[in-house]
Amino acid sequence: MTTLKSDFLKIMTERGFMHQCSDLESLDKLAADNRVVAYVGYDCTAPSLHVGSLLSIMMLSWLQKCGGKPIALMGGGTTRVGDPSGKDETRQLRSIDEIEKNKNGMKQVFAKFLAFGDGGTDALMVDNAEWLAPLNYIEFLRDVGRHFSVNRMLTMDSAKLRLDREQELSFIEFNYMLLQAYDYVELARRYGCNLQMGGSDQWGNIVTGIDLGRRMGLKEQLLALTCPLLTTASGAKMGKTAAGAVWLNEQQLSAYDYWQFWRNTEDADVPRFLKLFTVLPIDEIGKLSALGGAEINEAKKVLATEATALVHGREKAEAAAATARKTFEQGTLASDLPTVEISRADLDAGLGVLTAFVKAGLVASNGEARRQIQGGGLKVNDEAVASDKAVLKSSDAAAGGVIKLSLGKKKHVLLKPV
RNA sequence: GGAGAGGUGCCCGAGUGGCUAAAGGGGACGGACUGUAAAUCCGUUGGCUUCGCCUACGCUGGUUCGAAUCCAGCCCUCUCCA
Repeated sequence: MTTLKSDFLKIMTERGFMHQCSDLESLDKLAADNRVVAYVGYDCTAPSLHVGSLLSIMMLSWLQKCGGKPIALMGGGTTRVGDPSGKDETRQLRSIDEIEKNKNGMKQVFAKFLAFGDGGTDALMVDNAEWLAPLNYIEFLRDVGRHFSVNRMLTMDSAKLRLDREQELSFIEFNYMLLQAYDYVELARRYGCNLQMGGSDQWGNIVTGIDLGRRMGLKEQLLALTCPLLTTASGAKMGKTAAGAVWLNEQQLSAYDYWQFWRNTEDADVPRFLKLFTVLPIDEIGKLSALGGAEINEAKKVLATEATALVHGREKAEAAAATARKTFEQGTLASDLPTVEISRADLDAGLGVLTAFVKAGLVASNGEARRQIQGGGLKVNDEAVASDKAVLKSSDAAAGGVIKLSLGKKKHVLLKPV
């Protein structure tokens, strides 16, 4: 392997972002000259981004720090079609309204990682609906469609997977690849974009775009850079918890819960995650990674706080760390645990435990609460609930006027009478 | 359009008239052990006003004392043929 000259690629390699690159030497040269304009595309299928997208957001962020120009492409147009890559089932089509709403939620996240503006290395946010929506079918077929070979498209992973498993691949999805390829060309023309990054599952789509660029007569060589698809050391997909996806927007997931997500990282993942999801210097990460046994918990706390600081800000990250310290290490009541308000009148009248836990959102139904009580999983003010007939009263409110409800050892909610 | 196969709980998958809220596995959650880790072991895994009731095996009807299981029609998926 050649020695890298650019800071950007050095960081990418050293921190584990690098998976595949179409032309490492050219990219290194561009990056060293600060001439990289890179984009990553994001689906607008959900109201927020989640940790699955974090890797590519970090790449954009590093690029900007190293003197490149990042573009966050919102798939306002492509989401109306649906990417079949890595999905073994047809995606549900989203309504246009929903897509717009989702787009707005995602913007908040990018603002945390990238500096936007009109200057040289300022980040841009564009929506591919801008050029995809007004497309004329006949023209598109003549200008773009003729450069695609169906024979070759069928051999690409995204289509092959479905075909091999004999699952339906609808025509609309089959077209996704053309649209993404066209995006790349359009961004190259409009903004001089010369690099597309993404997860390794995007490789096929990206190189198809490179190919299209050449066929459509772009002068500059387009490049591809992908990062590995992330799984935990035990093979599970990243970013799913009991409650669902790990969202980056605070409305979907509180800073405290986000901190907890990282705090609960498996030992084996700690060094890797420190490199990918924090901006700590490598030698510091080296020291933290050297910690063994129970000491690795210190590294996990650093990981949690640093990762949370990137998304929610330093202050909230420290607050989450403090809350966790009080709750888990000192066993005291932290008043800023997630809190649910209940009416004082209800409480005075006597609130059934089952209802209380359902209201707190710790369990989905009375039945589940009953089962958890049988298994010894529910606690009120750190005392196991003995019977499903137990009733909470105002006198249960501890110091601070709140009642602490817990599911298992890790999930706590405060009930606050108002 | 013709011939066949199939649609079961979060997922995979057994079940072919009562013993079925539905085997088994995965996942998830809880407990034990720990370090808010992993691995392991144990438990739980439809809802409710829970010694009972209600809703559930693609949809709608039917047969039967009784249906996920039998019959009819419809919808959807897959395979082969045209």
